Amino acid sequence: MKLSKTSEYALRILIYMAKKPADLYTAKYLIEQLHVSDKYLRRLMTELSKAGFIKSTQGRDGGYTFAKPINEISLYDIIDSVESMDKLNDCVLGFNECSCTNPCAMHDEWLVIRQKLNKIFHETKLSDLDFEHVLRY
Amino acid sequence: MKLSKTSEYALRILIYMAKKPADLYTAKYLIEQLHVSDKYLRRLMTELSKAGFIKSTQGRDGGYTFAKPINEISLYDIIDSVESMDKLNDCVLGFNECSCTNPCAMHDEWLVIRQKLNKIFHETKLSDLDFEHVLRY
DNA sequence: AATAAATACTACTTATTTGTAGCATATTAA
DNA sequence: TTAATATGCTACAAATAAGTAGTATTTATT
Ligand code: SF4
Ligand code: SF4
Repeated sequence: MKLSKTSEYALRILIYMAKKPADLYTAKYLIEQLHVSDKYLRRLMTELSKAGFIKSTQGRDGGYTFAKPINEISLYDIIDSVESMDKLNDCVLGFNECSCTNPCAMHDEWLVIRQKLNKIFHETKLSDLDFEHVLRY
Repeated sequence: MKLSKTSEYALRILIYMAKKPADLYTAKYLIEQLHVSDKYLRRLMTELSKAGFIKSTQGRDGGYTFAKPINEISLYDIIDSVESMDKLNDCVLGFNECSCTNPCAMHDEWLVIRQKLNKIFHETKLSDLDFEHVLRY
């Protein structure tokens, strides 16, 4: 019952960048600040670029910066881009076909949970986070 | 963002048994009904026994039956016994030390989510599930 | 044009989770 | 007391996720 490491990294990186959303960040700098393994972070940055959250500039003086306003990036979008958020909406019991007319015993309970989860992950944008009291990333 | 396979199996098995909570179920029968791999189910049953949800009777005419009333078994307890539910309460960002006086940027958002999740998983007992419309397990 | 500083790509290694096989142990009943 | 029918245990195998290494490519500065 958790996010994957990859999602954690993606969130930490983008949240860190969201503090000063107009800046350009190099991989090297992010690695130092966030203590994420070099190659893993770089691979992830490429994924996040392809997903459209950030854009990369190659070559000297290059780096990463946001590709769109951070109030348009939800936590849902971030997680969904690196591990499928469908998993959250998939059946808890691992059935691959389900409908409300063909439910299992957990249906009602799970529906409530997943609706709330979806709502909060969807509604929370990078810009909504509280950076005032932040002491760590 | 999901439960482990093992949790799924644990839930499916116990929910299936909860439909007729006084019955004795053999591993063989559960395997047939739930289409879970033989050895994996048996190993899991032993875990669930040790966790105190069910008790096993060895030997001929043996099997598994509930060790306590099903209104005392929450979904939280079940999942927590096979994969740590602590993971849910751990930091989303993978930090291993956190307190409310030392928060990160996601703190406020995540707190709301995890409180709701905890509440619903804790409050839902096996006996609360809707078996009326159940067509599958 | 050469150099420095950055990202992009491909293949490999390690760790974790999931699944399998085989044998040991326990209990009942003929 | 032996056969049948259960569960219990230990070690191994396969699949997936996480992390690492090395090389290629891009671009501004000199
Ligand atoms: S109704 Fe049951 S089978 Fe369908 S998604 Fe919900 S938990 Fe899964
Ligand atoms: S405050 Fe931040 S670091 Fe602490 S648990 Fe919440 S998300 Fe994790």
